[in-house]
Amino acid sequence: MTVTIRDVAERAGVAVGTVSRYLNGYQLREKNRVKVEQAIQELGFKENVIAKSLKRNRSMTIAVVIPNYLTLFFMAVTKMLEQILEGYSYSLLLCDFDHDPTILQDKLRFVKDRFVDGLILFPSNIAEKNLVMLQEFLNDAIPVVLIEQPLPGIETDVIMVDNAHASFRAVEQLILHNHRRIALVNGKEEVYVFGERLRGYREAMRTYNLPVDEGWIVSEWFSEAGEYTAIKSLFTSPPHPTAIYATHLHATIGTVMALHKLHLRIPEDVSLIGFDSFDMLDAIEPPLTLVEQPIEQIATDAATLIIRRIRGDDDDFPHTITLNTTMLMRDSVLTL
Amino acid sequence: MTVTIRDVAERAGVAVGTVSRYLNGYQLREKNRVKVEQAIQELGFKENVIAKSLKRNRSMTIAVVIPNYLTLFFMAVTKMLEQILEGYSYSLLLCDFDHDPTILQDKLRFVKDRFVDGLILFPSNIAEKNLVMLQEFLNDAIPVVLIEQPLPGIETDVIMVDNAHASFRAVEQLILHNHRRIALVNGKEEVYVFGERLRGYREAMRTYNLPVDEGWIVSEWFSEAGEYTAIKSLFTSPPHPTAIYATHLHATIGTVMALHKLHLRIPEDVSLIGFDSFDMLDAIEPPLTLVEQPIEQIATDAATLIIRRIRGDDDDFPHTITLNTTMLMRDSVLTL
DNA sequence: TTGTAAGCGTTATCAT
DNA sequence: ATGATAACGCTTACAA
Repeated sequence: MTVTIRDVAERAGVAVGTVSRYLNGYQLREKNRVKVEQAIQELGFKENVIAKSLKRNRSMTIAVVIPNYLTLFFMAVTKMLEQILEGYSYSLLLCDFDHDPTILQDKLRFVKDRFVDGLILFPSNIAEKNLVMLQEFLNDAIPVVLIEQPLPGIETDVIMVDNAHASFRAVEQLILHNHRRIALVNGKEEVYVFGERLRGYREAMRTYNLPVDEGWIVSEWFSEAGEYTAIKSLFTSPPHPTAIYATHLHATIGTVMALHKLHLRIPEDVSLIGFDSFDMLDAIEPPLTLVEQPIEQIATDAATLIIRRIRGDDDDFPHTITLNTTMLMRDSVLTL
Repeated sequence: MTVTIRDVAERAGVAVGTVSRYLNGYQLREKNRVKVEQAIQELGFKENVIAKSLKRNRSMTIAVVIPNYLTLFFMAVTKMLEQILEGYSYSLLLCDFDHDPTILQDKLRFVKDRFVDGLILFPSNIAEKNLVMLQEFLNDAIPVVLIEQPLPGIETDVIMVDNAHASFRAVEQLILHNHRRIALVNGKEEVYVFGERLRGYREAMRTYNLPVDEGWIVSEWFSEAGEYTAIKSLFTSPPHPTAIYATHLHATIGTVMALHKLHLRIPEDVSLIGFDSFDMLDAIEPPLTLVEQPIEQIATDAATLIIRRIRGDDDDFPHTITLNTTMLMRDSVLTL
């Protein structure tokens, strides 16, 4: 039923080794090359990736483990990763761990048992046991590339953006437009990137000698329905903030909705800088000024690096690449 | 380095076959069972999925091919699929084809060459060559389960929701609240589900003897920036619609934003029923009345069915399961 | 450059 | 119930 390398060899009148070599890009005597190619054509031969994997001890699969399938940033990077890595004949074994260290542990175990050739991980929320497991990957010489953040005690490659600096520049932008009372709508601070984004906010305020009212710092998920209340409270007792910096996509949408409900116009009543740029934001009026992450670059760097590591090129190991965000300047910031 | 079934056998003082049988759940003599378990423990043996795959001619991988990673509905179903299928020790080989038949063709080829044991496909936009390729899967006895829609000439299992009926009920709901002028914000009609949703709208209007102004039917993606203009035009020359039915998540968000920009209140000025329920909608005031798809059920049915097919249970083949949507009644519909 | 054959880690057949 | 052994489809020395 299935046609193997042996069938091809027989048909072409050469040895199996010759066919194998042909398939792996070795030079054949011209006459043999033609015969092999013809036999492959005629028999409709497809090489068996699994047999190859067993023999070469490579699964040609890379695990991509992300905190949540429903977060567009993660999926946008994954989309690029898939595109690039498929070009190198790698499959992705994608896993969602729901920001849960216990599930993460399962997934890491799962992918390790599937003999993945490398691991690309977006860490998010991590427990000690996860670190131990990650170290196991490294000890077994399975390359690990972290995206978004380093991990304590894990010596490996990291691709990240400078979140603190991104925040600094966003807040600075507001300050340069003469805003002094700037609120922050952030994610949970325990998550590394949100801690960094908060830090950048504080640094900018400090640099420009602006006081920070702790009441201006909101860090709830709007899905927990607390965000509207929190944003509302920003505007109950004067002096109100004149600008808001929202540090992720959901926060951005939530803030827009909350301001709408409060009958506050953007930017006439409140200026806004949001984070991440996805097409659903295009529906918002006015076009928002946004911090954009270099999604393609993140994916390209991660893919390139893991391929290099898999191929045994450990030249610059461990390598941390810190990328810059860009500001998409549009119409949601008013000069006071 | 790697410990194999042979090492275990040796350590336990039994034959490799015995260990293999143990691993596959066969009964062992009590004494041997203990010895084998002990040996496995002591050596830290992990079975090699790849060798197993080669021998059994099963990759323990199921392809899940979806039109776009950035559409929450697809990812929500995928999330559930992963959860369920991992319970059966299957990996997912996930692919995004960007609603592009040519890319789809590549992906189908790719997953077929990886010897997946089954295929779960959300068809979306399909070309003739894709149908041929799908037939190849079926001819090679690789089970295919379609989600969202059947495909002409492809005799296989389908899990879908009754989109026309969902629309009918949503529009009927508006009509029962005394709305007569109801606009539709839909996706491109060439896509099966949007064709169906449009059909349900027309049927409801016809059933209640209401005229349909073709100008009320909008079918652009808001990301193409046309939606705002389209929705605005609904309200330029009277008589205006008093209600809008938006048939997908992006349309729902886009409509809310457009109404906001037009200073039209929900539901005082315009009633709205949206489609799909994701947490970003929680930020919207008032809580929207929504059509909800049974995401868990879709995933469960698809997973169960493909597992059954892989196991050779073809009892009811081909089987089409049509699920019902539910209406989440909230505060965005006003009784006139 | 090519042929031969061993072996990757399993499963499964056939005896016992 | 278990042991011995031949595959599964491929890669890779080693020899020629």
